[in-house]
Amino acid sequence: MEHREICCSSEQQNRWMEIQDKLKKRLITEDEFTWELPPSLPSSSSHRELNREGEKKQVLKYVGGVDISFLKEDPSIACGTLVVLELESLKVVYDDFCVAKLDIPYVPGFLAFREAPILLKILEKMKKDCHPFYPQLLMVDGNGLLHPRGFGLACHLGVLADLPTIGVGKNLHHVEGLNHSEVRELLETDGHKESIFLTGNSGCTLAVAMRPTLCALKPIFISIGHRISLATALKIVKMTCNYRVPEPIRQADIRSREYLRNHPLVSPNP
DNA sequence: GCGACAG
DNA sequence: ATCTTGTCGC
Repeated sequence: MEHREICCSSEQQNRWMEIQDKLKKRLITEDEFTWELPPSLPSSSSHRELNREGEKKQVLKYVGGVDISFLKEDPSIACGTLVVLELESLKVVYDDFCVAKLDIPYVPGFLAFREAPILLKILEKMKKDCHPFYPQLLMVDGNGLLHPRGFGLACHLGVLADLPTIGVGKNLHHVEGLNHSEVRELLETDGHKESIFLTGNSGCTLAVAMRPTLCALKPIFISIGHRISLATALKIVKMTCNYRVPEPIRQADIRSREYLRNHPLVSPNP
């Protein structure tokens, strides 16, 4: 076979952009889910909303997190990981893994084409089994709306899995003029702020930069994935932050690495 | 033209 | 993403 550009040619990127534009038409950027947030204060009286059938709405209980780790010896070997945590206790109640060879490289702005397929596979397996802990919400290691075309991995996964998703970035993706020094200045205005809204050149609010713990100087970047508002996403992230990285993503990250350590030399799916 | 660029 | 030592603090 000749040495042709198969992975990240401009033609490939154009095709990827068309897919992103097409999927983006299905994106929902406001709260649209069947559950509700748990009461912030343990209130004695329950005033939960009723759904159309006059029943109590379900409360958000099972929060998923996804991440992928790679084999240092062969960076094309990936371990996709899904964890589900019980929101109240932040304990892991489910995890699953999938080791595979990824042929698509990481290209900034097109992370989903590399990582979404393996993650969708793990999600679909759990859904097919009608597992009782199937997540009501998914936190994604990567951005959502904070993306050159407003459709990062969290949006991509949310639309394809039809799940509410929140994007959590550990580094800033420089889009719409946003840059690290600007974020740092904003956070340090008026003493030190816990979080700030990030607005791009277009005037749209794209994300929130927040420091979940007092000691962490470096912020995380929260953006909308699918079927959720930024305000709600922020509340949920705050509920799950034992450390700088929210627990669902942190656990997915930890367990993903651990899985690769403990399962050496297994031949991945061809 | 040059640099920047989630994971 | 991954490679890496020590170091500071509870």
